[in-house]
Amino acid sequence: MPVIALPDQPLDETSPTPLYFQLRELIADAIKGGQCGPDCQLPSERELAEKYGLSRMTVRQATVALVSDGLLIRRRGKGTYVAPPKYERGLFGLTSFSEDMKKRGLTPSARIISLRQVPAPSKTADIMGLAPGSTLVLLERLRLADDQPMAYEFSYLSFQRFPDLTEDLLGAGSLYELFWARYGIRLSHAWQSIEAVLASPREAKLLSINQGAPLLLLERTAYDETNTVVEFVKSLYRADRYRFSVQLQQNAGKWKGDG
Amino acid sequence: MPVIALPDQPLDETSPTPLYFQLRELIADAIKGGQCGPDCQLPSERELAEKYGLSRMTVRQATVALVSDGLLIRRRGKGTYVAPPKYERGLFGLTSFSEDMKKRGLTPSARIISLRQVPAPSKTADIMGLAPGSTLVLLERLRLADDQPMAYEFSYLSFQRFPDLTEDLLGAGSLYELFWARYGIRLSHAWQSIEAVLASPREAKLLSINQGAPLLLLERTAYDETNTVVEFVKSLYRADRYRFSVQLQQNAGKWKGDG
DNA sequence: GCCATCTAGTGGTCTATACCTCTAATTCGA
DNA sequence: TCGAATTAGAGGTATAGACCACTAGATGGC
Repeated sequence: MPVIALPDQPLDETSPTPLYFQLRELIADAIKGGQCGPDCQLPSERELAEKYGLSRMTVRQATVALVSDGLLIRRRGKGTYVAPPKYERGLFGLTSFSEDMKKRGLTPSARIISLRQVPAPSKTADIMGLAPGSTLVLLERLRLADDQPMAYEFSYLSFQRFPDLTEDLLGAGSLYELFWARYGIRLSHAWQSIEAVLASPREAKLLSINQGAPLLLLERTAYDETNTVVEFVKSLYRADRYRFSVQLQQNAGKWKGDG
Repeated sequence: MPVIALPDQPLDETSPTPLYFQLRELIADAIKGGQCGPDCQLPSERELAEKYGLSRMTVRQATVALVSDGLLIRRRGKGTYVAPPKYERGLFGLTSFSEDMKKRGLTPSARIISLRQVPAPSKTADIMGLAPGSTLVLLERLRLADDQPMAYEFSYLSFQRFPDLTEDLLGAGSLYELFWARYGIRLSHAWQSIEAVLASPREAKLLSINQGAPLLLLERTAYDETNTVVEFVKSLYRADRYRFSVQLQQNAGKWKGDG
């Protein structure tokens, strides 16, 4: 039962950032650093208070927040521990196809069907908060899992924001990774709806299924931190290979799940 | 800008329930009571502390928790207010068909197809944590919205737990309301999966659609506070009338959504 | 050898106080 | 009359100390 290692440097008393918040980041970084896995123990509140010259209440303000973030677990009479990476927690929320497949133990890849500029359909323009007829980038891809067709995907992106997207840039990789690596965009939240539809002849052919086979239609509108729409995606998933799961909570409508 | 009214009776100092928790429930009940809508102001922390004979820190412990529950909003320099009922929040999580339809502006009802005892299929017994062959209550219902078929639903319940379920008890009402009213059971969380399937002849006839039409298959396993399975439900929703939506969050995998 | 008791250390609750920043209304001067 | 300064009151941060309930290991009696 190892104890997690925290930096010895004192906190910055002069910073406008509150002390409890500094400590919170410190601990969060140490956990995410991963040198100390689940069930790893945190120094006791009294030890932390002495180490950083804080009162115990201030230390608690940091650790309590981390507990509600799901990074720590408290056990009365025993101590505070790094939370185990629960299956339903943390990892997800807003995941890309690539992440999703990896979590399912499958190897994701993609075949680009087309990448071109299109005038925004009125419904799409409305969703993306653009003027009707604005130029959009339409990325049409076949998503594969273990080299078998899994989904047929249409991604609409603002041309103004992504004027230089090329097939080379995309490769077979994750669009979300590209957002971050090339454009510095981090997605913060999304709205997603799920419907059941039947495969058209074209969809059936691409997905290697029969015409009229059931498909899950996922529509996702993803936002960045400034609440601007980054992409609007329509994905058609093969129902025989894909199932969407969520965990529902009674309390405050907080959900934990996976797509 | 009215101020929310709180009971004048003092908290129970002798109770094993912590004072901050008592205050928290008090405020939560007052908000849920609904006599005071959004943007209604809470008495200041100092006022609450004096009113209930608490220190301000204890009052904060209650209000801070309510903020993270989404019931309150704090505005520095101004005050603490009842949170607006955000569309994506609170209302849901684990909702019954009846609640779900009401939120969509539809009137829910139900037609009982059958209510009988069956031996548990092995998969179902496994899911419900019972011995294979245990007796289950199978409730088969057609769910209507505005008197039009919306879903075809199979609910499996433990016979041991619900030995006296009758059609009269059920009426056309909500099963979840019955759980609470008659058995004192409150659901706490559930695991739900969503697939796309095609309508069989029987399903098509009951739902008034064509054979082979697309359906959303929702499977839900609902648990009570003791982590015991209360029910296992399979619902077939008409894809032309029903769409499932969720809001995804990047952060800690906390989801907010609606089915 | 076994079981009850003790004890050190943990998180859980609570108090009383202090000073900070922020907001908005009031006051006061030009 | 208008704008700047004051001020009251809100939440935000932080302290030091107290006692409680719980856990688990150590102690001690039988």
